[in-house]
Amino acid sequence: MANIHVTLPGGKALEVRSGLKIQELASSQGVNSNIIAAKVDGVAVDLDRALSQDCSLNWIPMNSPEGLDILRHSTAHLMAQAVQSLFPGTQVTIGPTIEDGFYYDFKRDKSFTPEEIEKIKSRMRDLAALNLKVIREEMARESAIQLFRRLGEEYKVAILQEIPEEQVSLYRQGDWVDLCRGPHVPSTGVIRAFELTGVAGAYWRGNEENEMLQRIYGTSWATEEALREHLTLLEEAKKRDHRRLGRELDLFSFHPLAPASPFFHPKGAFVYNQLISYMRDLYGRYGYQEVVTPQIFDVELWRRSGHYDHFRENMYFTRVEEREFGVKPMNCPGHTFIYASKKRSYRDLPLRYADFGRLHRFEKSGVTAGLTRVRSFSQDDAHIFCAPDQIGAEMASLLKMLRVVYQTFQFSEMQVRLSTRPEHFLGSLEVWQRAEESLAQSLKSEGIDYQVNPGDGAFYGPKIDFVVLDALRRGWQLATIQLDFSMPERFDLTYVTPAGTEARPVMIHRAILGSIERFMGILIEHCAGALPLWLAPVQVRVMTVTDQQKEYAQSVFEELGAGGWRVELDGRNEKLGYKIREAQVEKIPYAVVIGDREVKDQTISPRRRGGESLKPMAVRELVEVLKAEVVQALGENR
RNA sequence: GCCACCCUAGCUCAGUCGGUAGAGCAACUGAUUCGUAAUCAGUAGGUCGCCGGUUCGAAUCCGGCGGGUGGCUCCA
Repeated sequence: MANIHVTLPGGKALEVRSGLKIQELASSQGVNSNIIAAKVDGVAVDLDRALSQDCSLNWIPMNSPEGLDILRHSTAHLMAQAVQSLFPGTQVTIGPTIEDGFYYDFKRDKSFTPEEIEKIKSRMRDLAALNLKVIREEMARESAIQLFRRLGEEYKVAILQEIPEEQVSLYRQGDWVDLCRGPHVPSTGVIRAFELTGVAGAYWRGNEENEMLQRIYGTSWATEEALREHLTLLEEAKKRDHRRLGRELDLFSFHPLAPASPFFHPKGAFVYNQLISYMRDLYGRYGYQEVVTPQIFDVELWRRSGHYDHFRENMYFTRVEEREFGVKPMNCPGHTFIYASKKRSYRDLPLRYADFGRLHRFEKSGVTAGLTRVRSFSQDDAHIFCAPDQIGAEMASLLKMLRVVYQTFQFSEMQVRLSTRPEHFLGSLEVWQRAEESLAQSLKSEGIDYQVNPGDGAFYGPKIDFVVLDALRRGWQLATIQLDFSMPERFDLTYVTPAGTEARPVMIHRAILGSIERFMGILIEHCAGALPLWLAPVQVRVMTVTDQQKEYAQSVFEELGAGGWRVELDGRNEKLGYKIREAQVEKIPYAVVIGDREVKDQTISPRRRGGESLKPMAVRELVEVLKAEVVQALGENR
């Protein structure tokens, strides 16, 4: 038998007989038992694979990202095997891995009850305990189709019929078989630390028109400890869920009679308005002008803007005096009226109209969520009307502003997506190309990494979206920048060029925070409710040790208040520890303690939210500390 | 909108087999004058989401509706 040359990790070369299984090689090399697959010339394969030619070999340990991916995929198989053994007649469809876990979609008339999930889990444990060998098998596509047809697996047949390859691979464990590319763990025994985390309905192939399948979510880890850690992390994430914090910190609430529409309580409203005023300050420096526009327009406007055709499902309508009106879901059409209210010159451009107007969008009942998806909200919205050759400069300025904002809020992790021309589009290819290039160019020159989302642009122009993750790692779009050549056309907007001819301006739709509601929700989670000093509804709480210090505490309270600080006085007859705890739970940035010592020395003892006690100081010294903290956070903004 | 689950005091949650509801925290009252995350005692608080059905009797079983949660689809 011929020999082949295998290069091991670290460069060690080995001559072995052809046909040697990787598993055997591993044993002979004394590689630790923690590996669950290998890479041959960079391609992940099963340990059961036989080596047939010269190659380089790398091990995939269970605890590596690739190893975990394989483990999870195998866990999905284990689950499917358990499900089919418990519930004959249930068909398998697809079962991919996802971040930290996996799911498998089943076709079954009934959905899975919590009790059934328990049964599935314990059957999985039984099957794992049998340590069934996981065997790869290759066969012609046609034979596979016949096999799955015989098994009554219509979905697998459908999948197979769309696979281009003539040769497909199957994986068997015990009497169970699934179509799969692999690789997989060598045997079910290595699957130990898993949990089934949820059930949900999901449409076949993600299409609403298709039948609904039963999806089971799960997670799987290399060790019990890692699994527990993961589950603990999920629990922790729930604690920073903005819906919980919003109630606990008395920021906002909801009422069944106004579903998906937040009520901002005094403290929440303060934060809300503070966010707006932060943006207003920036507007002053970036050449924006704020406008105020109507809430309700004759549907004629929405017909002209295209919303009536493309956005009607998401709009609220009202009929009075035989006239139909639509409540605005966006500000843009209103802004075109201000633009068109007089003759515009190239000298006027760019015009930047900002609008914090309230928007209403009807969202289907199943899609709303806390502050992140609501039916009533406002945006830090603006529309920039400019000449086509001004797009580049506007984008640059916009991206700079965006960076300033996200730096202020310390959002460093976010995905940027450039969405390009969709299938159905307005305008010429040339204009689109230019627009897409200028967006890409702007991102590059600002040094912003981005992904291209081909075909995901708006029908009127390409866009850049900024997506951040919430506490439960769900993505939410905050900022959006869209180039629009269509609205100026529809509203017949023009400006007079230097040559005296009329030209069409371009509209840039943009929001940096996105919706104030969503931004606030994400921000609350981002800082776990501990809002930065400049945003905190209450910045300082002055508290007495006993009521002997009430008078002095009152004067400290007044002095801070007179200086414009948001301060509260806690002069209740409670122990200091109790007051400290309350301030801490309310996440107030500074607690100021006043006891006999402070009265005597005319000082105060501040304590930071994090637990750090500052040394006793004069009120004016604390003010310096506070000021420095605000400047640190906002730079020269304030 | 679709699938599943949940809804008991302001909040977090008990409530067994169907026999008309309970705790902790919060609130209120009183006592306590206290030094950096919870002082003690007492009082009050509920149309068990809403409507209907089954039953001698429903928080509990069944149906409908509303709201919420996790997904899917949508949105972007």
